[in-house]
Amino acid sequence: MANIGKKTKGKQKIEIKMIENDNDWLITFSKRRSGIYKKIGELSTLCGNEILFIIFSPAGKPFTFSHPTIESIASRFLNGNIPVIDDMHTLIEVLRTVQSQMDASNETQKMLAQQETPLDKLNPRELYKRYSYFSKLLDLFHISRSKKIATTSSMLAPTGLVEDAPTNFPLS
Amino acid sequence: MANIGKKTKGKQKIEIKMIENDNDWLITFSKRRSGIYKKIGELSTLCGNEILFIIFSPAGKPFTFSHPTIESIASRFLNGNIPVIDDMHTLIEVLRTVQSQMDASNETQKMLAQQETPLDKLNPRELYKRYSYFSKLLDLFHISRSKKIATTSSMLAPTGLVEDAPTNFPLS
DNA sequence: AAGCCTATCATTAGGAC
DNA sequence: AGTCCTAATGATAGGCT
Repeated sequence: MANIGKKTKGKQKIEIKMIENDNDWLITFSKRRSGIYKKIGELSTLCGNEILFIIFSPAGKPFTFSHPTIESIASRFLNGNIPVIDDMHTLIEVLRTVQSQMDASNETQKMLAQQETPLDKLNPRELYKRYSYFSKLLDLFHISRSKKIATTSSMLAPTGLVEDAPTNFPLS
Repeated sequence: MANIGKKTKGKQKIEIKMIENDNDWLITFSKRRSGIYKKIGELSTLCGNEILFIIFSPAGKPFTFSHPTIESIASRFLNGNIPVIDDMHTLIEVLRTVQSQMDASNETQKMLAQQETPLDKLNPRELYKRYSYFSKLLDLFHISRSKKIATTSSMLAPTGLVEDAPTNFPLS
């Protein structure tokens, strides 16, 4: 007779702080991530926006969700509509900026700091070498390792765990 | 006497489809974008994730929101935790993949298609030329043109319109 | 771990400022 | 373009399978 009436407790108010319990953590992560995917899809449809959403697990594994496909968003960058970086000067500016923004304790910056030659004096081969550090950013768009889930949405994990990644996102 | 009772209509059910009315469009875009920012911030706090959210207006202007700062996320890429692209072979693979993913009607692809030389046979200078197309993607991380709004959140527009961009995001 | 259930909390459409 | 209001829809915590 203790539990007459209500079948469940229903949604309870929770405090927004780090969830310590591993089981609760995973459930919350999964449920809320799905909720955000849904909201992104709705906003994209309602307002015609292109949206890219990237979430990193604490271990550093990135999950990407986009609406419409990540390919079309990458393509927007590759085709224009965005100020183009198409000359050496601008590229150098980008490299210098990233360099200056990096944390002082950052190992990469230390490495770059040892090199005194101004960036714009480097030959292409040397520039390529520098570029290789920066290229890690491109992993975001490492499409070759991803699996396209649907025409209008995609969810990617770049380390091969994508095989059974569900999309959880019924789009019309 | 026609409108006794209810003061407002309250939230009405709407169909998820493109909003044609300009005024409604802006209101919905603004409200729902804020809602998504809030949800992203909550998920990040609850689960300790790093999150990057990029939304493009139909005109192509990108707005970025991240939790924590976009700098820390970029730094994660620059420091490791993610498989590193640090050799020419991997870079070539990325370029080839992007090339193959591009839309067949895409002007950039046409340009690349005219070039028969296999990518891995190119010298560094030639490779750099190809890379310059791809580098447009890096504009996403064009940190120098952005303005940091707060310690734990940032909202950026790369074209200088960031000056009065509100953050709308009360984080504790 | 993916999915259902349901009571409750959270978001938001429509309107006014 | 933000903010308040209200009522209604929508999201989800906790539980179960």
